[in-house]
Amino acid sequence: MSNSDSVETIRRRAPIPTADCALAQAAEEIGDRWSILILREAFFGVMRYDDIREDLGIPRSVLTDRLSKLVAHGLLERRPYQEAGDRRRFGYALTGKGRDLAPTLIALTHWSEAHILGAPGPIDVVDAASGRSLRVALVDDRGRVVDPERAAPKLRNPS
Amino acid sequence: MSNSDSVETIRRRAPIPTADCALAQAAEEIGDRWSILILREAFFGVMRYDDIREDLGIPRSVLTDRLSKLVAHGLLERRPYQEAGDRRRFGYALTGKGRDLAPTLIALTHWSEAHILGAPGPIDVVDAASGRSLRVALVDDRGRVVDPERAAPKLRNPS
DNA sequence: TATCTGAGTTTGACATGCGAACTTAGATAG
DNA sequence: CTATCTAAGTTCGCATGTCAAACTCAGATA
Repeated sequence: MSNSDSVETIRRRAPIPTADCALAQAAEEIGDRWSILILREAFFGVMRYDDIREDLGIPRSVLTDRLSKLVAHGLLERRPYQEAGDRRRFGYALTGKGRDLAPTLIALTHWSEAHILGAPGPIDVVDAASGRSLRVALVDDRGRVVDPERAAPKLRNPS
Repeated sequence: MSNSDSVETIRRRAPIPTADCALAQAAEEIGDRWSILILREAFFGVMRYDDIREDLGIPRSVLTDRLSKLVAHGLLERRPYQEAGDRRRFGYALTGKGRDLAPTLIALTHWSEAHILGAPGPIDVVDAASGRSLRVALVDDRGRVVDPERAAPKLRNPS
């Protein structure tokens, strides 16, 4: 460890196979452009097929496919709604599993503002109660905020 | 707001167009299955073409394409390395922009462990200094942890 | 000169994505 | 009671993307 510059360890294999990896599983469920954008619509409360379609410019066939996959994976649920003097229709709403993606999407948004947009962006995430701006951080088991540079992966059961 | 059940506001349009949305831009850069998995390899320190390929089972043509896009977007950099008695080759390493995705990927991993795996998963993220387990949380401007359910989007400049 | 190895490129079959046109069901108008 | 309208899909034909396998290339070793 004395001769090289700042090269980190060159590892030849990932410490765990892709099949066991939580991240890989997650990528299967939401790792595509449209699914992420559809979830964004859901977080904003846009829940109708044609509204989502017009906001995103997504082809109908693809929207139908992605909605059914998101429902099958339990991120969205198909729920009826009815407007005055109209027949009952179906819209799509976040489930608990879907809502729990919020910190991930907020982190991704902040990253994009910092590294792609280069500016704070039009949406601020605030504490609904206090109105204070929120950001995503790593905290330890005592609730202390830790610099992300200090985070390291560690095998849990090296049995 | 008295007759309906827990239906949230049905919004007809997203508050900002997709083109201005940080999340949409981010989805362009990393919103595909393979890019996320390649970044996972990079975080583990796997930086060589054939190593990544074998870990992921990704076709060569696709790997070449994704690596060049990740480099073009500034998430990875192509850097030379040399092993004893071998010619110099090139590998791929995270840039600062790439490393700053850590909180997003950690959040996504924790979400997957909670909602897909249903168990803590083989990797634990710890503070390299203290060894304490880390999790992703929303904190306000005074460093206080806030329940994600209380987070709400708010337009920054309703000019 | 022949062989090996890491890092690609090429190729041709197959799958997915796309926009436009078509379908369906129930509410309203004539 | 037929005709129209609207939201939510399906279907269709073409373009683009993905895949596995074969081929290329360059420098080190035998």
